This record gives sequence, C-alpha cells and structure tokens, in this order.
Amino acid sequence: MRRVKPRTPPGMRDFTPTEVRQRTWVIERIRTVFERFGYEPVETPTLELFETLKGKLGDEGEQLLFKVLRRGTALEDLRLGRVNRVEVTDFDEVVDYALIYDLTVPFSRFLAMHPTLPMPFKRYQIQRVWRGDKPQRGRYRELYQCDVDVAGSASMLADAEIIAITVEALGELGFEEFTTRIGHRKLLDGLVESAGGGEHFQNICVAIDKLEKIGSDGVREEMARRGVPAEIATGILKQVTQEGPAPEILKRLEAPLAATRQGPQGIAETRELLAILSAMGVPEQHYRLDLRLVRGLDYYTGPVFESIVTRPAIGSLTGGGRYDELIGRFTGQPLPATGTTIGLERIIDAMKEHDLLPAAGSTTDLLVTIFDEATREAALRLATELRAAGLRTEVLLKPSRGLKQQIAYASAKGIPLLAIVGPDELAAGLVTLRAGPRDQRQVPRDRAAAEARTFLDALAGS
RNA sequence: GUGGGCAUAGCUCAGUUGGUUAGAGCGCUUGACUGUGGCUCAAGAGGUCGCGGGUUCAAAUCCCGUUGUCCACCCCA
Repeated sequence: MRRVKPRTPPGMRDFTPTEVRQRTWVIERIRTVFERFGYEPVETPTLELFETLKGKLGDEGEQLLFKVLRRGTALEDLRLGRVNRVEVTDFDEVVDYALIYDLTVPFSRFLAMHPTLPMPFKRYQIQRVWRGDKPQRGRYRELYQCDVDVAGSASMLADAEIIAITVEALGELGFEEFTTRIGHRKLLDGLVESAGGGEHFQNICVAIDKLEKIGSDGVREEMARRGVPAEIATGILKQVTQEGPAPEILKRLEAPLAATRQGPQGIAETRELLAILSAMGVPEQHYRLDLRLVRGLDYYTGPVFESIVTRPAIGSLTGGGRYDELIGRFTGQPLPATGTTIGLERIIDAMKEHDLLPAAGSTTDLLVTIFDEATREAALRLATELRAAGLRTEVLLKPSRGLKQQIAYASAKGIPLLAIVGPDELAAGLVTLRAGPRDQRQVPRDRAAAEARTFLDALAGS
C-alpha cells in the first residue's frame, strides 16, 4: 500500500501533552481573570449558517471563511461521477455553513436568540476559530480565541472594564512590557469629516492603520493611490500624529470636530473612558490613547483597542472594540455591546519568546512499579488505593524486566514519584517512595497515600 | 494574490569541486543485564533523496518546471 506522508493541514498544528498542559495553564489563568470580573462562560457551535456570517466581516474576512459545501446539490453528482460538469449560478446554492471566523458574530447571534438574559450580560467564550489566511509567523488557520464581552450597556464603564481585564490578563500571564492602544471610531469619523474626506472614509482608515509601519510619507502615498486628495490626507495626518498627553490632544480636537456629526461624542466618550480607567487604577504605562488605531472589522462603532508587546514582532495580542449595531442586525432592535479578543496562539508565541511558560510538568503524580508476577497484585491494589486517595497514579501497562525500564518510563513522562513494592517491602509491610537516585524513603504500607502526598508537596515546594 | 528561503529515514538533521552500496542522533523492534544515577551493550526494520523533465560516462548534489512548506507584503489574534 502506498504510504501517506504524515502532515497536518496548512496552518493547523498538533499539540503534544506538554504543549496542551502549557496551553491549558494559560487558558486557566485567562479564565480566572474573566471570572474575577463576573463574566460567565458560553459556548456556540463550530459552524454557523453562512447567512449568519455573511456581510459582517468585511470583504477580506469573508474571503477567508472556510465554507462548507451544501449536501445534496448537483455537486454530489459530480463527486459520484454521475456528471462531469456542474453549473452554479448562485453561491448560496452550494454553500450553507461556514466555520466560525471569530466569536463576536456568533455571540451576537446568540444574544439575539436569548433575549431574557440578565442585562448587562457579561460573558466569556474560549473556543477555536478558523481563518483561511496564508499561514506565517503568529498567523494560523486554526486558533483559539478568548473573548470577553459586555452586551446591553452603552456606558464607557463597560469599555473601561474590558480594557482593565485585558491589562490584568496580560499581567497575570507575566508580561511586563505591553501597551493597549485605544482609539475611537467616532473620533476618526469626525476627523475625516472635518478634513472633508467623508466619502473616502474606508480608504483613509486603511491608510492610517498602516502609519506605524510605513510612516507619514507612506500613508500619504497610500492615500494618493486610493484617490484621496493630498490636502485632505495632510489635514488628517496632522491631527492623527499629534503628540502629548491625552487630555491635551482631546482639547485640541474640540474646535475642529465641533461641527462634525460624531466628533463631539467621540471626544466626550474618550474622556470618560480614560477617566474611568484612571479611577479603576489601571496602570498608566499599559494603555494609551492612539488616534491612529483603526482596526479592520466592519462592525466597530465606538472605542477600539488592541494590545501589543515590543517583542516579538507578531502583531497584536488582543483586539476588540464596541459594536453597537451588530446585534440589531439579527433582531432589528439595537443592543449595544463591547468586548475584546485575547489571541491564545500569539500569547503563547510571545510567552515562549519571554520564557514565561511553565516547566513541562506531568499529568501523573506517581508510578507504582510492578516488581514481578508475584508482587503484581499487591502493586495493583496499592495503585487503586492511591487513586482513591486522589493521587494521579499509574502502572506501566506492559511487561518489563526489572525496575530500570519502569524508572526510565517515569523519567521520560516526567512523573515525579515512584512507589516500589517488591518482595522486601511486602514482607516488611512497607512501600519505598522514590523521587530520585538519592531521594527515597520507606514508609509504612498503610500510610502510603499520606506520605506520598507530603513527599509530592515537598518536591513541588523545593 | 506578489516576492524570497527550504525540501534527504516516522522526527531533527549531516552529506566535500557531481564520483563506489546515502549517513548520524532520537524514536521503533528483538536480544543480553534477577531491586534503582533516568541506563548500557548487541542486532534489526525503516529511503522512488518532494514530484516531473533536462545536462552528464556519472546527479541527493547542476539547470528548468511543478507541488509542498516556512518567511516577508496585504489583512489579522
């Protein structure tokens, strides 16, 4: 038989036990922070109806969706070889579902279907999402996202809490040098309007978003290429690149934005948001106002945020914002909402770089060695008792000659403790507990579980 | 979609200006070692050198194409 070269789909990965333990550790820390603020867990399906996701992610996002072929169409005849050609005139005719692209759209659909939840509803959701991107550093096709969102509140209290959670979560994971950039769609809207570039809003946003990367001149070129008049580009760049403390920047924006539709509200909201963050005691080095922050997704309507670390250069670790109109697209009733995503894969990549991940560890506390046929029963009985006492206990599930192989197995698996019940121990009513070549003690058989536990605690403490 | 690097055993990789039968480590299988430093020792299985074509007396090695993968751009977590 022809062998299949083993490989995973592009951008999708296997995780070894050690990696899964590390990832679980990180997820649990993030979950702890979410729950510390009173957020509740929610889960939604892996697939959504294509119509649910359609028109919410922007052209770019929608292109990256993994779509699922509808069953029972003419395509099925093609698969079975009944026909060799199929004509498709309507996309929806052949696609009915898609793998979820983010957790925000599914959550919005969820809210629309569960109107009786206590409001404001604060939920967190940790699941896989899929994107048909071209994989590269920090970019995968299958990834975990950890979302926290508040629905049913238009108050900046909600946005501030989301930012506070972001900062606390990154701190909890051991990051020290990170910043959450805070922008505001209404400020941006006002700026563009005051510069007379209303009709170019999308193009201007795309260009401004690249400011960090390509610099002022680059943005000017980008705008020119996208048909934005030079004087408008210059006007916007001047506003967006101004330096100084946030209150002063906002003060300076007052006059130019006074006559715009969204500007004054953007200024007021941003001021309030910053005031709340300050009142909450969120460390100032971890957030800053950044008028340049745009963020690509279509559905943002208010404050937007993203967190970056200086090292490694893998883009943002978190990203989110307010989306007051998304849920209304399912119900017809507006329901304000805001939230953020913590990208697990990039968090892990960054933690690796900073050496913040916990040591390998083990899922097993101890291995009871099976000395020989005659003592096997005694070993199995001890293992059962240790398990009953709550210790994670295993025996080697294959015949082995002597202890060497069993010790080697325990070592390879990182099992910290060995319990040996050989003929000598059996005769004396003892068990040998062994943590290492020079670290072993004999304890009474009936105290094995308690002694093992103190031994393990001592090992963990040292 | 555009550009660049890489592709040799299940995994990580070595392989000299093109020159005999393509190697190592890890892992796997078998055997030796009758209660302990995470082994050691012996043997073994495992390869269309990504695929297709070309140059040459001779190609893992040089050339062209193709596919895969990684990196950068776009966008994003």
